[in-house]
Amino acid sequence: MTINDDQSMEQRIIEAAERLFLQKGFSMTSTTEIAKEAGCNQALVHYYFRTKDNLFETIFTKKFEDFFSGLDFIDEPGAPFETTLRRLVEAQFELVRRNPQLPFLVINELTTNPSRIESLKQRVGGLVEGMHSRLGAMLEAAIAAGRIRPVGMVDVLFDLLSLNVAVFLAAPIVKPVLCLDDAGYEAVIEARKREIVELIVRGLAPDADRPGASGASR
Amino acid sequence: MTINDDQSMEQRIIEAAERLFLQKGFSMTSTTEIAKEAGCNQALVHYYFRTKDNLFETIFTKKFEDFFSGLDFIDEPGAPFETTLRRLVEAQFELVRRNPQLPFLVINELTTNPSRIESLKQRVGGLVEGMHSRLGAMLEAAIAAGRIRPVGMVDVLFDLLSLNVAVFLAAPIVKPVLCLDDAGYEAVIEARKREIVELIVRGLAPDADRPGASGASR
DNA sequence: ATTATCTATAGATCTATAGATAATGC
DNA sequence: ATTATCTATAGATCTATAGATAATGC
Repeated sequence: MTINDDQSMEQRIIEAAERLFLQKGFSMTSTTEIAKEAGCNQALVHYYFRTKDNLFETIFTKKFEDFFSGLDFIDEPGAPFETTLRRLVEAQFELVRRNPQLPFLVINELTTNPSRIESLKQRVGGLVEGMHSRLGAMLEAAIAAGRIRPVGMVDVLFDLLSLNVAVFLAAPIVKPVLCLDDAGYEAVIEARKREIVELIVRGLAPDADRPGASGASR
Repeated sequence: MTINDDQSMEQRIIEAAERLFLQKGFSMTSTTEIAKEAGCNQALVHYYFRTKDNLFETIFTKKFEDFFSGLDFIDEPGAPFETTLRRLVEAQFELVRRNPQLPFLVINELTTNPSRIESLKQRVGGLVEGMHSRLGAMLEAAIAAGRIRPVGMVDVLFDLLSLNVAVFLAAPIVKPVLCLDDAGYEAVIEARKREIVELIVRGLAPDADRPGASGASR
């Protein structure tokens, strides 16, 4: 009864590893450190997961799937398209906000160890496909109806994710440069959310002098 | 005369280290590897730079300064503001394009080792200040003249850098997912450049129904 | 008996330095 | 004589496993 026993040690190892991997990435985290954080012996980490790589892969794909299944692009038929787009951007922003360290981990790991992408592709490949077709259909319809300007799906995804992810990726740089504490950076995050929505909604709006244009038309 | 001798070994070590650090980050690169890539003995790396950290810091701050001094925000008095903005975004995009691996290194290093930011702040602090005030003045003027909508400087910087950096950060993820080779990804990069300019120019445009609005007015 | 946990350790790095040898500058 | 380069190695990790002991399930 030294530490809380309502969680299995295996679970505690997973959670400790998750924290550390998210903070520092794979290579900077040692199994010794994970064991210490979980409150057990280093050998136990290997007893449950055999290799550090196994443990990482388990956590990485789980986080990734969780995140991806949160990504969604749903057109609300009744509402004006600007509202739909606004909600969509906000929802994605909040999704990233709930996993603020994930972008760093993903970029870090896939840049330094490209082989990992294969196992990922197999597991989240399906999700990507589904999203792909739904967003594609939605975009096509919106463009045809003149509710947004003509733009490719890859570009829209890039626009959204670039803007939404960057605030969180940049935190370790911007916070000290602007001398902000956590609360101060929260304010920056809130401001970004508003600005990103604004930029996207205006930036994707159709030309004003085209038929069926100027947003709110259904 | 084994290998080309027109470069000092010290220089070759720096360049080898630069390549490797940019590819894999600090912790994943060993001095042994650097020596091998430079074509010398591992001890020589320490002879010239004493510690791996010294070598890294040398390279890191140099790259950072080079990059930052390239960042600039100049208003061309004669041209319509849309043109100025367009050129500005394109120039920044090309700057990142010339250093496509730098964003990864910066994020990776400052996230995992926050202490490094202090030495950076001292060295590039001045550049940041200068840029800050110039961009600030330019924005204020543009907003007052109704050439862009009211928006804070931090947000504009975030908008630009988020979009411009993301294409390069995402390369290791997007390339395999879309099954693209180098040439294929070059096409994506070019497309992004156009789309980013479009999104920014439209997204920062002032409201159409306000005095002095609709872009091209000087 | 099986499963969970620990101690101890082998083997592989990796950084940094000491000390030997080769090259260069005067 | 000084500077550049090498060989060799100490000391610190770190991962993974073997083997001992404790806890648990039947």
